[in-house]
Amino acid sequence: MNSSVLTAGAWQQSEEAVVPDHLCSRCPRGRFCLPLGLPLDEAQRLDSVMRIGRVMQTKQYLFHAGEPLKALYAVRTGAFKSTAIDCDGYEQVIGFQLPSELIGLDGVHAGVHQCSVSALTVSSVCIFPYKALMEMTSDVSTLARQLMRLMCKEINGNMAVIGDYMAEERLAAFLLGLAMRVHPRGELSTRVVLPMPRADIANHLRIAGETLSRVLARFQGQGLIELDHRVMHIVDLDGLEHVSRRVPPASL
Amino acid sequence: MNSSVLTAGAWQQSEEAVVPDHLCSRCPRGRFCLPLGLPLDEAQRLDSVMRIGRVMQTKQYLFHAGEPLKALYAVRTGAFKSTAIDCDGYEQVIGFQLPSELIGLDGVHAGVHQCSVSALTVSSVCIFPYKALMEMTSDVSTLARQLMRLMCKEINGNMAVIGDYMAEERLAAFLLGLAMRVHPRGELSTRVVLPMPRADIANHLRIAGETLSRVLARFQGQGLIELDHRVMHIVDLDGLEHVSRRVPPASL
DNA sequence: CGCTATTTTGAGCCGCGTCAATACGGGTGG
DNA sequence: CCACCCGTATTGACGCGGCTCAAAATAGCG
Repeated sequence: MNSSVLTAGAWQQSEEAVVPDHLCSRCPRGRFCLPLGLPLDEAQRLDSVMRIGRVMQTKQYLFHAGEPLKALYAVRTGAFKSTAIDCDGYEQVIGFQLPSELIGLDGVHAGVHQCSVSALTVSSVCIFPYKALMEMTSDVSTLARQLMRLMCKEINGNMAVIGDYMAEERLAAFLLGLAMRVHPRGELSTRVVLPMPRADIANHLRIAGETLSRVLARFQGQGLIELDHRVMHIVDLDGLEHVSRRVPPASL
Repeated sequence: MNSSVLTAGAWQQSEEAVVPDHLCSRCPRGRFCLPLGLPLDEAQRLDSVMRIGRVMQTKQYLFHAGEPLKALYAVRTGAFKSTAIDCDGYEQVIGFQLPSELIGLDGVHAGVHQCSVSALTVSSVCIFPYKALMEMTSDVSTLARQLMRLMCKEINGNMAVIGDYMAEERLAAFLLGLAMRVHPRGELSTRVVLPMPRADIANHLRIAGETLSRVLARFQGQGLIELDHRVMHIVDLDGLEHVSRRVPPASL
């Protein structure tokens, strides 16, 4: 039932996986996480609000759809997927969250989570209790704007996935998107470990698992990527980008 | 080149097409337009900002993509379509605007219009110069919130169209959506005049024109609707809703 | 009344989903 | 350490929805 330690370890591809201390203002990822763009004094106010969450096991849920929004979360290590139930009771993978990315914005509008979020590997998060966060935003307008931006980003990101592109375009865009997110907002990385099973990718891209498998094979045949189970190497970056050219960047 | 007066007349299906005066605070549609939810005194401040636009001819542009955002517009009479150019230079119909609906929100984020908007028939609009509007919002927080709501609505509305539904579901949802919008936020109307050519509908729903034609024919064969050129009667409302059941409501 | 734009109808093809069978791994118990 | 098992991933066969190409039928307009 649990994934092996090895798998989890493999996903921690960044050497700085261990954050030196537990303060936003000194977090090496802060540059690209919630504190993005905040002046130092405001970032320090985040420290007093933030809490470190307990380590989460594979398949463990951070929260379920329908629960009231208690906090926003930032991924420290590991990876998550967020899922919703469609009108036919079928599970839909809305998206994946990698280290430094924010979780929980889906609950801001209604005050209730629209998605369930669960860990794909052994993972950990930073916790920002929502109430305290909102009290900060009332007099820290930079933070309020940052939250707005992140919400818009989330919306845009989803837009890219649902457009009527073909399987190849969708998949190429997805792989490139992952590669760009591995090093938080740094350079695109050529080596990416996919933290999620094929079925989740297929569901998220709204293509059949078999189609995913075939397109992946085709990409390898064309020399665009090399793939060994969950480890991907991007061989022909330009080629991959060309395939995905019709899909909007979905980044911000 | 111009559409006939008859066509334009046919589209003015509401008897109250002529607005008694030129004030938001006394506009019969104000209940469902920009002033929605505003207390009377704030609605009256809108009056001083609003201007009446000149009558627009079919195919005439309200603004083009790339132009700076100068004003928001509310449709008084007629109908509009908004279009964008995709990365291959191909035109994409983003949406349609009916009387009482707002135009121009696409330019708020960047200060520059993302879409071009043109009249589908002889039409007219109310003009709200953006600068003046923003000056109002700074001390009329209700208006600010109303604008936010409208933006979210726009986003949600678009989401519904791009999902991976099949042609039947998309089309049924589109027709129902139109029927609900004809009488500004009143009851769904059984008789709807489609103000746009088939090609625009097809483009907007991202299906081929031929497919649109065929599905329309099928709907008639199934007794869901009756269609005479651009005049549609919804015969079996429940049936139509059933076909579209997988598509989210897209309304607010 | 002819001309052109729009809409409908028909034939054929292709992408992708479904069903089904097979291969691969990682984990367990002997 | 190996046999076994089950969940994940790949590969093949086939059908259907919807797109494309092509042509016929209307409708709007001069």
